[in-house]
Amino acid sequence: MKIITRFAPSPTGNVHIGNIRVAIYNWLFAKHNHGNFLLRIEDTDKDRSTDDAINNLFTTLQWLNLNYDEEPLYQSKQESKHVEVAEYLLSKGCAYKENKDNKGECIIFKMPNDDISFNDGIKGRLKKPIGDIDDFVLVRSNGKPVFHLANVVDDIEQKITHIIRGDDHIENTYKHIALYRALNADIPSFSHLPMIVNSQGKPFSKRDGDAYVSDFKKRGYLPQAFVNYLVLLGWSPGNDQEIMSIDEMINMFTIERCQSSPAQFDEKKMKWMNGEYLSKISNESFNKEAFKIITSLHSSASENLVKKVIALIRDRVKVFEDIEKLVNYFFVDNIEYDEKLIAKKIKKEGIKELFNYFTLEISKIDSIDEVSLKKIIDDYIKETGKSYGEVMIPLRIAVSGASGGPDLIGVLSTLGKPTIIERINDVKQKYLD
RNA sequence: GACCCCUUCGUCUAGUGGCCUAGGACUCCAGGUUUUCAUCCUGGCAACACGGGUUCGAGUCCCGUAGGGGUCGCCA
Repeated sequence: MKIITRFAPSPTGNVHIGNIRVAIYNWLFAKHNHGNFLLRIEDTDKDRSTDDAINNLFTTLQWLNLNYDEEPLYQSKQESKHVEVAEYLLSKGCAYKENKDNKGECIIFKMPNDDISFNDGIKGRLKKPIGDIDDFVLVRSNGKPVFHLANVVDDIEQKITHIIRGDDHIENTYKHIALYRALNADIPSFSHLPMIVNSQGKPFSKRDGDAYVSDFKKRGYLPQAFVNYLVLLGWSPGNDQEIMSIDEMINMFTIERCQSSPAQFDEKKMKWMNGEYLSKISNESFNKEAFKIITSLHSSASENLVKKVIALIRDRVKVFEDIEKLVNYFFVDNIEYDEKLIAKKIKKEGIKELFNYFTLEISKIDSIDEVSLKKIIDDYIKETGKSYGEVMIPLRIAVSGASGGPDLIGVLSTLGKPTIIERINDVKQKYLD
């Protein structure tokens, strides 16, 4: 039997990390079993479904390289089929018509007089006694089919063998199984994934603006890193391996190894993982992306300068969004100084002399290259007996405003003589006179 | 409220009755390397929710308690 899974989102907003993780697991499961992964767009709620959301869905799947087999099925196009099935159920005596709450006549499914149980791939045996689940609406009084009907009919039509979805669907599963039985269809295997929770341990809702896949894309996460992190949120291969290729994931992925308890999303770890992936991409692709970011931020910057800066920051970027802060002082005229830092490292004995010496020496040389820069600093150390830290930290703060950053000699030679002198003089004037 | 689900370091997890003095990773801290910063290396802190059983032996099985979560729509 060919294994078929599906991702069946309703396009009512941007794709959320919780949804996409479900998609990833379905995809991985299908690939692992040499099956098919189908996409079905459940757009029956016309009030809430939007084209933007559908586009966002396609963009997201494409970005993450989650390719699906066959053409996507739009549920709204299945409407007449769904109603037909409801009529069939009616004729079979499995459903009845009723005017509930005076809203007009709707078709209601009659829950059978049986206990219903199923073996969930993740939660184990789950059961409900007779009478625990109420009859439910199949077709609204306006003639539109309801989720349960549409979902089951389409799953049957698409021959879905394994349904992997969020555990908020557990209660629905009993209804769905009753429907499968009434329709005499093979019941697929169900697996219910726990949810992803936010840093407060609370469920991520679609309203959590910071959990959209598209936001992580915008901020410069790499798709492979994003998938790798997400796949580990609620699943593990059983050994200590964390960084893994898509092929390795496919090889190792099984439902049995999925966690049955909720997982907390931890951006620090995702960022670390992104850094691991980023350190492995080619200079060429890193430079291309970094160049794009910097030039869009500082449009008047010279190409040459941008390139130098990129080389300087290359290995301290964990996510592309880091670049903005990392490079700012290379491109703006006025940099800001942190008062605390100034008080701690600049307003001290000997700093003024250091600055005087440095600006004087630097003004004497023509070309400001790394060798001469290093010599100036070395000479000063020899003369005064100070440590490198005592010399380099104040200089760094004066020219960049920060206590940390790329190699100082590199920073200085990239900044250039006029800027260095100007910034040091500014600091002197502001804080040391 | 009813029904259901979940519970190992702060976080993600390994663990399927003896290999657990509970392992790995992220974070954090300390030391080393880097004459600055970052990287890197080494080390450290840190958990079986609680209470009862079952068993020669329990993180692992059973029951209960507590806490967290889900579902109870003519939404999906």
